[in-house]
Amino acid sequence: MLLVDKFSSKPVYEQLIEGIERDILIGTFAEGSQLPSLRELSAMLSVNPNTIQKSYAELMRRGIIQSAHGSGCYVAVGAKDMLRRKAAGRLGELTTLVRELRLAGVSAENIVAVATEAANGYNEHEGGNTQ
Amino acid sequence: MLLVDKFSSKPVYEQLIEGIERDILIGTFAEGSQLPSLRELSAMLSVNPNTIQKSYAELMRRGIIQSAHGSGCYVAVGAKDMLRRKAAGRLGELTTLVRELRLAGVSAENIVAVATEAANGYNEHEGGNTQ
DNA sequence: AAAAGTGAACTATATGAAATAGTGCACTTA
DNA sequence: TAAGTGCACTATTTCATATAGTTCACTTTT
Repeated sequence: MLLVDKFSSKPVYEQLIEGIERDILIGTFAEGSQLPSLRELSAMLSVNPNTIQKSYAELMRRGIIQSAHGSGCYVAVGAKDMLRRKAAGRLGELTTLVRELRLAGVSAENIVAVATEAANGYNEHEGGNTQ
Repeated sequence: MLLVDKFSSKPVYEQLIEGIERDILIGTFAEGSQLPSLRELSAMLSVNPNTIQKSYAELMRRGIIQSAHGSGCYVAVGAKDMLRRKAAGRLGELTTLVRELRLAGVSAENIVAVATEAANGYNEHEGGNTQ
């Protein structure tokens, strides 16, 4: 579900981008399907239409969605693959985070345990905390 | 080494906080030792003294450093442990990131492999403090 | 005692990002 | 034709960030 946290330090338009990309990945927004219109989403989330448009424009720039003037905005074919490839590149973030944790004294065993559980048990929505 | 990226999206005062905390963790700033003075660090980094002070004030609020009026600012005793405990709490970030990667189609095996390599590729600087 | 250095508290100002508000236009669909 | 769509504007407000400069009380050094 697309939600916006007004008090987040992250700008609303960024939250929208991430939320839409996530909904595309999990299938809430199927490829080729139409996204909510600017005015509709604006009303749904109580966010200014210009802010919605800023998010849509960025998603279009990235090739995630396509706009048809007068018709609406649609999830681009291939968007899912694009997002997956982008995520694969985020493995570097994983390396960075793990190194920071190691630097702070968290044991390698602990880190690997947490990562393994999160990787294998991602279907369950609440995970245990392995100390 | 304490550095500041003027063009980073992260505010300078936040970069300073993270940099100082990191230097405390790796031992560049030992517990009880004196930090550079406001004016000295200001000159070193070409950053306004007020910005330096903002960082120092936040670090003092967190209990990481202590200030002695007229004398200087010093790394608090126990700062290292405090930072380590804080880092241990960041294991939740690891879980979040791993789940996002899984969601995006990265295999569990790949994730665990990267995490394991990053975790073991770093030598412990100190005795194992597993929190 | 004097000088220099220290943290700290002010005020003022400038800048940029973010968000809102409102209007208008070209286009498509029903 | 009417309604809905994306899109391009302008203007304004708000807030965080950063800089600039001053002053004061304190400590340390000389």
